[in-house]
Amino acid sequence: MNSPLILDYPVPPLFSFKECLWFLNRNYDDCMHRISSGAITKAISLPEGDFLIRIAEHRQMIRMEILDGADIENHREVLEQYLKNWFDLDRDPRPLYELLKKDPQLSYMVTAFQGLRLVSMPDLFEALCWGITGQQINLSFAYKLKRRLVEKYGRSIEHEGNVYHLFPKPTALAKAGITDLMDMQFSQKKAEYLIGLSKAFLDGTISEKTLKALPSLKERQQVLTAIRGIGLWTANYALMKSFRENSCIPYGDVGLLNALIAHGIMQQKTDREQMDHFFEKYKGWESYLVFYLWRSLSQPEQ
DNA sequence: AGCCAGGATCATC
DNA sequence: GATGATCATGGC
Repeated sequence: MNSPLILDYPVPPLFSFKECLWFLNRNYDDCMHRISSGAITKAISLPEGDFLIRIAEHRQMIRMEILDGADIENHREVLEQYLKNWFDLDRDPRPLYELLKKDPQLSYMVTAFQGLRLVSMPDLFEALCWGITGQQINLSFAYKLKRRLVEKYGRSIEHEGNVYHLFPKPTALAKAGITDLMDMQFSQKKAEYLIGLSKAFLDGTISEKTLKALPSLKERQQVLTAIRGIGLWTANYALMKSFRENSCIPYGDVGLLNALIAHGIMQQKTDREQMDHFFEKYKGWESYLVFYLWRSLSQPEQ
């Protein structure tokens, strides 16, 4: 094929590609991207078509190479927008850092995690499926389940001997049978949830467009939690990761609770009032704080 | 070996 | 509206 299209984007202030890459390259085997020698390669599906993109840092720029895809030249803008959404590049984290500096237990994060952005999962359906998959199981197992699902029901792009997966579409997943997913070791309920969610996307019960059009976070949470298998945790997780909503607290999240206990901020796991009280100080930055707290879990002693 | 995992639902009180 | 059982299996 032709030489790839290259888009350079200036590194925004207080952005660390290394930190973001670190997050994507934690100790899990995530089938949705591949990281090697400082670059991340990922297949993405947009209304304009499927593309294979590679992101790396290059001379003070964030460089995106479009390795595969049709009519690339005419899709510069949407591809650049994807990049900006994925790494939340337009965010100015300084207000968060000012709040963190006032917090004795968390002020270290400003330097320790400086430049980390809330790495998103732009596809709402994917974020919801991933949330359901990860309910109440350890992450290692959850990533295994995701891989099985993706390899069976998703399309993929091959490039230089590697396979890059696209997350399955609702149409593909809606055709799956409960037992098909159970054979992959999904529980029966999760199989039902995933197939039900796929059908809800197909019949228009839910769509990214209508959900985004709702005026408040609360209404978006209500629409999502009305779907079987989606509780407040999953709704908040998906809204945080997909829409990059600012004020999503995934109540009940084991990782979040463990992080708050490890920092001496909470003592018991069940005290929602105490949790709300803590987050009061971080109005508008709740999601980011959660993300940073998750980040703290993977690093011993800060 | 046994408890816990980036929860949600349903029954029951 | 609050609690308890249930889910399925891996990881440590």
